[in-house]
Amino acid sequence: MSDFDTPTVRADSARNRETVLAAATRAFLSSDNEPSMRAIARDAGVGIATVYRHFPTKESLVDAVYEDQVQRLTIGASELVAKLPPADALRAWMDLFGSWLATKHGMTETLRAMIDAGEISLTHTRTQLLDAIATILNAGRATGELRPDISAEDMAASLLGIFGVASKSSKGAQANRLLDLLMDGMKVTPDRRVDAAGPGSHQ
Amino acid sequence: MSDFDTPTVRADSARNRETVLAAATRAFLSSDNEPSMRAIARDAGVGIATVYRHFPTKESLVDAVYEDQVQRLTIGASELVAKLPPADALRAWMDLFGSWLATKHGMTETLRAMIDAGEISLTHTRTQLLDAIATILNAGRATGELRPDISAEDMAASLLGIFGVASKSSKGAQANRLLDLLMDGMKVTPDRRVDAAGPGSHQ
DNA sequence: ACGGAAAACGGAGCACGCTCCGCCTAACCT
DNA sequence: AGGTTAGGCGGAGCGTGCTCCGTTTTCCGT
Repeated sequence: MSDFDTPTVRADSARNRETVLAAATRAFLSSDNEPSMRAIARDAGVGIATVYRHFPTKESLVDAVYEDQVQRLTIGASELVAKLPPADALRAWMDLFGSWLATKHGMTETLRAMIDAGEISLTHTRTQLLDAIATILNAGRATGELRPDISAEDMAASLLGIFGVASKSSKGAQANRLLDLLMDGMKVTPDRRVDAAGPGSHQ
Repeated sequence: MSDFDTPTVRADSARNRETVLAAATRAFLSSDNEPSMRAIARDAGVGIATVYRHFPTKESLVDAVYEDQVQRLTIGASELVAKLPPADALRAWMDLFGSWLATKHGMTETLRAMIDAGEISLTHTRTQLLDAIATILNAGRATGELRPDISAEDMAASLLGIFGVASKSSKGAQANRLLDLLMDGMKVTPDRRVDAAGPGSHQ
């Protein structure tokens, strides 16, 4: 309750920030090729400088949109787990994750650049994503529906791998097949019990 | 001796190509930050379009300069091996390689981009470079001065690693230490014999 | 309620890589 | 030697990410 509670955030500033973020999200989602900062500014109805004031580089804009979307995915995980059996929730969330990634190839180029250009605040979003997955995985462990030896990291890696390979331009069918395969592996069925120390027939 | 011998290469074209290449080399060598294509064109005394006609992208220009320089390095290796003991020749060539790389950080950014942007005609220059190293390494094997179990690929990887880490802005001392360390490992001395099947105390 | 300061605004402008196009010149052919 | 033509030439111009700066808006103290 100190003075720091009101660092004098001007109303127009906050409003514009949100407007730009919304426009950017829209632009990234609907674009075939990467939208320019000018296009986003025009779409938001603000000047280019305003965009840059709130997001000093294009990468930071992409990052902000990305993080925002990740947060929505996190909420989605909670909702799915609340109303579906864990296995179904996981499969549904995979689609959520996939369509999110797929419709978002408008920024993959910049994202790619950010990733191997070194550090990206990916650590944070990554944590959120892993938490979302863990939420579903833990529910599955509790009911015994899902094998307990696969971590959220494993899951995330598998999904990124699958969509990285199979999401290029209308390979949705392949992605679905791979996701089903992954789900098959995740399910604990009567004829296949999975515990910490398995029979070890291989590996 | 068919018509193909004279594909009608215009004199001005060939002349300009060389002029641009020379100007580009000069620019890359002496620049702190990457020179622009315009700057290179101005420096060469030609129009920007002429630069682009001979080198359709900046990357291709960088590649051309790079390859040209690599060829000079190759020649340098032969010369060193002809007049120095293999170990000294190797160490001297390392410096050659290093100063070449160091003075050339005017293009490292573009090079980096080319490398992880996928394919680069690096294969060719790479081969030449490896041949140059192999020349020295083979001489060392013949005299027994250098351990025979390190390939040219190993050597190249080590050097690139060292200069990649230690060549950033006046870390010459560190680079030298690492190079000496590498050389120490390469030398076959009385107290340390190296052959195909070593004592295997570790690994 | 209002006036002034502080901060956000818009857009002109910069340098970049790269392209398009009208002129010009080098190389062939009689 | 002179004419014709293919091709090279220069530079204006496009779209990009990003910055500078004069103008406008919001907020706070009176």
